[in-house]
Amino acid sequence: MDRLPRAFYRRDTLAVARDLLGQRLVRVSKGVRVAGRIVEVEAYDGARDSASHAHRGPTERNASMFGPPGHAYIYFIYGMHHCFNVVTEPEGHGAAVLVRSLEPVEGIEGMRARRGGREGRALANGPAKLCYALAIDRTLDGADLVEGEVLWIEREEAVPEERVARGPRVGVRGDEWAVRVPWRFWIEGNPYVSKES
DNA sequence: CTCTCGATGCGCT
DNA sequence: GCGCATCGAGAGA
Repeated sequence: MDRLPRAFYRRDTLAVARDLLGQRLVRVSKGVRVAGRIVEVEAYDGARDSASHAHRGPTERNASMFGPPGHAYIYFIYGMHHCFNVVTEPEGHGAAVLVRSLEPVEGIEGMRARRGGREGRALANGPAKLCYALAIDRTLDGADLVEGEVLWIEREEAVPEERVARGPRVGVRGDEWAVRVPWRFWIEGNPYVSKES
């Protein structure tokens, strides 16, 4: 299957977020391939977005967000979880798309083992859950999704406009505009989305 | 089903 | 010190 090319990621963050729906996130760990269909994402655009980790400019932690597009930005949160993002826009911009939920497609037994025997939608219906299911952690921060051999995204059929839902992002606090802006995208009615509404 | 709360590391002020 | 782009257990309805 074809991987999404660099040019896919080097676009407006909202367009990348919307177009990531339906695409296949692939992880190869210890020679085993695991994959899921992206069913829920959120856009974070540093320049104008107080909720983005890039809002206050580059630091050691968020360096990947300011690097070239098509790489992973992975951060550690709440002292125990990881979240996976895709870097967007031209290098230096500081924006990314958080992948929030996957519909498991390949290697489901392996996901189940890493998720303590859980099944179905519980395997990857949340940003930290999918990182456990796909064995994603900070060692993959900065990984190249276009040229790399451990993590990438393959082209699938686009989700039609009438199946794309949007709304406010989950877990964002503080600045009122950032709390309300509808930069969360998901596939309408898909049972693997973290939460409806 | 819904709600509350504790866990736990670390970057930022 | 504070607070975080979260999760899962436990309680109650």
